[in-house]
Amino acid sequence: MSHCVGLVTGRQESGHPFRLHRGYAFAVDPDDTLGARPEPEAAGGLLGSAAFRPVRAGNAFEETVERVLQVIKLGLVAHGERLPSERDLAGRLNVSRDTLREALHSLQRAGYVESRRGRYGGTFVTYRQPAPQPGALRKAVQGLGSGDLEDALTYRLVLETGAAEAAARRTLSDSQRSGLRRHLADLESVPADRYRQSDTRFHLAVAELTGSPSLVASLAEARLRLNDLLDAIPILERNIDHSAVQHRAMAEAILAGDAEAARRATEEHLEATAALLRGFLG
Amino acid sequence: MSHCVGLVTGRQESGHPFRLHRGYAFAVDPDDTLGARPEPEAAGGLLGSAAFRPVRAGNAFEETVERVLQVIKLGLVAHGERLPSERDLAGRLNVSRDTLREALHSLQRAGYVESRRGRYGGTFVTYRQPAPQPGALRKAVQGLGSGDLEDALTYRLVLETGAAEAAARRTLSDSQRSGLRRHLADLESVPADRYRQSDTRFHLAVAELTGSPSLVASLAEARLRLNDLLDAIPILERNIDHSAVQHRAMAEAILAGDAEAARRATEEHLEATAALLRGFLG
DNA sequence: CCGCAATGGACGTCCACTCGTCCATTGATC
DNA sequence: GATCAATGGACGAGTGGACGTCCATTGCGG
Repeated sequence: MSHCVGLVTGRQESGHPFRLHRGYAFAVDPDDTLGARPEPEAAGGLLGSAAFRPVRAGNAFEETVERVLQVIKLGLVAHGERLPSERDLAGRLNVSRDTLREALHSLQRAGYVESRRGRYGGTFVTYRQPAPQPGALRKAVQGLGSGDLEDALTYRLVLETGAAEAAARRTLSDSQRSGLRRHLADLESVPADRYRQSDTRFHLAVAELTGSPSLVASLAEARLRLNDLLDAIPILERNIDHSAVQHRAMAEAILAGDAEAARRATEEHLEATAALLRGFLG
Repeated sequence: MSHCVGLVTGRQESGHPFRLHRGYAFAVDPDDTLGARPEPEAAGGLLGSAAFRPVRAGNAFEETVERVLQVIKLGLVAHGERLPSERDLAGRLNVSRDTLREALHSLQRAGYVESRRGRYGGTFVTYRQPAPQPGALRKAVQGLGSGDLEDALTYRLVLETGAAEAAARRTLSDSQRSGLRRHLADLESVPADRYRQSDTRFHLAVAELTGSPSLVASLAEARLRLNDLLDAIPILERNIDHSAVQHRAMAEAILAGDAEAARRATEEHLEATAALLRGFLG
């Protein structure tokens, strides 16, 4: 797939409903006190698909392309910046260097990165976030199942509000405090075409303050799943102004250690986006 | 682990885009003086390790063993119950049947499962949760880094409270409501040696009510990471009674649609466990 | 100017994993 | 008792990915 770089919209849960015809049951418990246990077919439903979800989403190459692409699209490594060296990056991603190189070549062909040899060389990001096309949003939203959208929105809401609250509860070091302020300032001064990147960095910075790597990783993943949608939303001055107020409220609540306020501010902040996206579902 | 402080010269609008002296964008800096501008070291620190986290944790065999073992230890498929057929399960986990079989054989040798051939045969769980050994908890906790424990506890708190709140906000169907009540009743009647399983099922059932598969999956993962620790905690009557009150409060708040109360009840519920585990860190 | 060090580039080898296919076993059903 | 469908069991061929090693390029340091 030469154009593997397209939006591989993440997980495609193959929803196998369990076939429950007759004796087939996950409940062949001899001492089963019929009915006492809530779900003899314990592993059915959502629970089953979560428990037995795929061990790996695709082949190493695809997943590697996806990962690097996401980092680029999230703006974690922005235009002109350099990715870690192939050896380093391959180690971090836990894939062979060959596989990583294939992925990078693929991204290079697609125009996302560029490699230069020699010491102080490396692989540099050439991608710039394109201006959103009219109609792109509707298409992007409809490309997702409505279930997927709700899933992503719920997931994100839980993680973001939880992160904000947890961050507010921590006692922050001076450098952490000033770091957060700097992110906030950056958010308020960045040109519109880089707004989304700064926004992402701000939110991830909040998650980082919790000190929980798992939380950061999950939040990054949640954002990634909405990223294509968010990219399709035209950045309006009004939205930015509106967001700015909320971002400030979040930051101040976190710095003040007011968990409740941090949660509320975050929730309001996300609600606007969520409402907008849901509007394209009808 | 290397942290990084990129020395990429700020934002370049044009001309000589990237001038990087020893422009390693991903250097090593444990303290990560986030002091600098938010951008250059964008992918450093937690953020970098989250963004470039391993694409795959290990080989397919290991991950498969791990996955199935977790399902068993969580009690999602309890003693005497049957796992999905090899063909089915391999498909769900997205590994070859051979790999799955190897994993199952490995589990069989370890005494977790048992396979029977023929129609209506299958692979059955033979594992029973052992009674906790005195001193096991301290060892288990210390086996984890203190950072790991905090990470897991924070992650779990965020997900569980968020799930409870989100569940309370949904309008639930009759079957969902009665399902939750059944879980609650089960929790209050189950013998002590099955308490943890019922507890897990109850909490996952709450997550299921949110309708967000991602949330269920993450919560399952979060619980898994604490599972060995929880297993090492002796189940005391007093704890069960205490938990029962909180479980009931959670369920009632969710059924009543009271998001705030659901969150609070969940938080209190988890706090007890968290405090206990933290006590073993000194 | 030279040499060094760190980078991307390339290749041969080996093994884990997959895929397809067939066999062996079992118990419900007729 | 015979049949049949679904299950675990096994094997050979094909391949994707990992590993080690080497080469080519580049710019900084001496």
